[in-house]
Amino acid sequence: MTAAEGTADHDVDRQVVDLLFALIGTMRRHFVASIAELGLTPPQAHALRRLDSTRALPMRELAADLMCDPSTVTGIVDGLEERGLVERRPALDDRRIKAIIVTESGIAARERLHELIVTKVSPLSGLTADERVILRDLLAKAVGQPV
Amino acid sequence: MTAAEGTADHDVDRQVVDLLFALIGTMRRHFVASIAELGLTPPQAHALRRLDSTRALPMRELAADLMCDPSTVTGIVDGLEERGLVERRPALDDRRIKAIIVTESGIAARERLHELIVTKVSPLSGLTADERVILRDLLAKAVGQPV
DNA sequence: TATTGTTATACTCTATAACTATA
DNA sequence: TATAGTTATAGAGTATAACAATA
Repeated sequence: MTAAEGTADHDVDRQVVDLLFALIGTMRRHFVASIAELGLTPPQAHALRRLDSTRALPMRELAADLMCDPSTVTGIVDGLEERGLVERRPALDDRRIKAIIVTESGIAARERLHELIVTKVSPLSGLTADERVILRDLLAKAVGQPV
Repeated sequence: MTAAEGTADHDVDRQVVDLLFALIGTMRRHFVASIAELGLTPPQAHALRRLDSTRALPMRELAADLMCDPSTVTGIVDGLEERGLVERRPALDDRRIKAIIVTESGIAARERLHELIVTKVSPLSGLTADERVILRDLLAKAVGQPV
């Protein structure tokens, strides 16, 4: 490798890092603005995004998905339940476990949330269909998650 | 466009969104772990990353860069100053303005911070040089910032 | 009067530890 | 005893409003 190439690589790294931080910043701002329309706080919106309407999810698994403490999930689910978006259901075989199910209204809110994320929060609207595929493959390789 | 293509596009969008959130989550975890080595809190690290060693930056401009309130910057700069990484300098022409300069030790910490971000925080290490260029160009277009 | 930066204060989000109810 | 979830509490990070110094 020549010195010029080394410098060029370094510049690209710096640019990617700056772009990633810029991306995270703009996504956060658009996320907060978008969920205000749904009356959700950021942790509530993240939890709703993670919940699967085809499967009741124990509190503990939701905490693992959100990478936070179970005690934090209690308050988040309290808020979603007050808004009628989810319900706690004690598991039949082990009544210690409370599984979270998404209500009809919760499913609608989650769909609307995803629509807002694609159109306003994520940078997808600036890219063509082909570019989105390339971005997906690059991100999958970078994050280490096969698509 | 056929129905099959429409569905495929929708899937790609969902995948990109999931990957972006996964990316943000892993970057945050690696960021917090990396800056612990430098004895910096997340807001302190973000501020240090933003500061330019060639130009004294007024508190107010730093607040704008960090997209937060000036009152928040006071505490962040207090911490950086206690660690000897920056200094406040009243501007000569307008003594209301306190400009932030990065000390020698602050410059070293910032360089080390960038090294950690490239090698441990950002997903760059998973990509080849060619892929980094493609990612840079896609992110630049997506974020709307020409490189 | 207007502006820069600071202080006092309150709010949100989070984790830790102690608690309960089940197992 | 061990585990799922909750409660009480404390800490970090942030913004709003009132303030001092300077313009």
